[in-house]
Amino acid sequence: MTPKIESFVMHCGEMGSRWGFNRTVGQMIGLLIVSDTPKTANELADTLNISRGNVSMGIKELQSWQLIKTQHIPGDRKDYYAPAGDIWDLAIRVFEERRKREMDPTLSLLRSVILETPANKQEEYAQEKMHEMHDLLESITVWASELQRMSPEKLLMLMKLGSGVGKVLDMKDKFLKSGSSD
Amino acid sequence: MTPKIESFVMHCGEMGSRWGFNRTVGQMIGLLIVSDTPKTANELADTLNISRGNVSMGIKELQSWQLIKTQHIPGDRKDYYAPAGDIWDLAIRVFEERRKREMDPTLSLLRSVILETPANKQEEYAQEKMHEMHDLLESITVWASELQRMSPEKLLMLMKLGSGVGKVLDMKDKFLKSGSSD
DNA sequence: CTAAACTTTCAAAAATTTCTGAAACTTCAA
DNA sequence: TTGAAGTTTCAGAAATTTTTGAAAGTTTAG
Repeated sequence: MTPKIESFVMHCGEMGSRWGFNRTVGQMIGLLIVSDTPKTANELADTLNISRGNVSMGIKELQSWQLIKTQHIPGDRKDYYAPAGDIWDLAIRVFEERRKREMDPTLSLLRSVILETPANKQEEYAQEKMHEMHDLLESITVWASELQRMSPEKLLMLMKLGSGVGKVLDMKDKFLKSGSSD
Repeated sequence: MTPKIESFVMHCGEMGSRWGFNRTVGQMIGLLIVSDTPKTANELADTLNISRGNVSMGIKELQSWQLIKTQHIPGDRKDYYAPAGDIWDLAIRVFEERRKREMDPTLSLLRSVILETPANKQEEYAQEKMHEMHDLLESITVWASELQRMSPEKLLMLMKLGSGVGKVLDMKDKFLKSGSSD
């Protein structure tokens, strides 16, 4: 690893836990992203100076996130690993996987709690708040899944539009009022 | 705490680390959200069965996230704590604070690395990837900050529109082509 | 079938994070 | 100025997460 590549890979390790994995998993995906050729598990272990067993668990973790794919070289028994798509694909997968882990369990708990009848004023207030939280999480979930169905180009277009989207929304209203359908 | 409230608060504790804080901080904000009156640090410690010192650190943490505000009751020296806004405000603050912690450091590292001249083919490829990553993170950052400037009503409208936003984008193009200005 | 080449598993060690509680600190009424 | 009521700090204990490495497992060529 050259110094530039190393500083990027080590940074991915430090950020790993904030991004939802652990240090070595962060280093592994960082290294795979900037590598121009697929790498074997042993190469990862040697390059990153971590144990072979740790690499094996890291690979499993990255596969569960769908961030890497396995490749084979004819006449070679080893598994070679590479990122499962371009930067956009990876970002979208991390985003989606985190949404699942960070919001779905809460959504399901909230759903079950707000179904019950409040036993007193205090619970009534609590359930009201839980209801607000539920509605917000649900809106975000629906929105996220719809955004994911959009092509990267359209998404980029939307992002580049930025707050200008507010103006477009106003425009849509005007447009619809003057006779068009959905 | 009634059983329903307790199950919500304990859930917030379990999710705490996924949301970016630790268990007791998660429980604390959960409890404050569903409480119809502000709570003192001692009440939090007693209700959650955690040490007074831990509550003090948790309060500092929640203040650094700007998720709670301090209130006073006339003739009472104690500090009373309550959520710093409604569910939307809290969600927006968590989102923003996490963006800062999870993306800004990486953006700054990438910026410095891609400025340097690649020393060989391998580094050229790596820096290309880092450039892509940089551009994506920067687009997201700009977009997030613009979304934050929108009112909750407009944001909700945008979210409810869902993937229909694609159609609106197309419409905007048509509209602009037929003679209107930005 | 056997052995070589490779991968996975998992118990225990190491590292890290969280939590406690006693001591120090702050503030204010009297 | 004093002391009661309150808050914060922080070193060490407890809990949790990560990492190692040796043993077990798998696959395939011969």
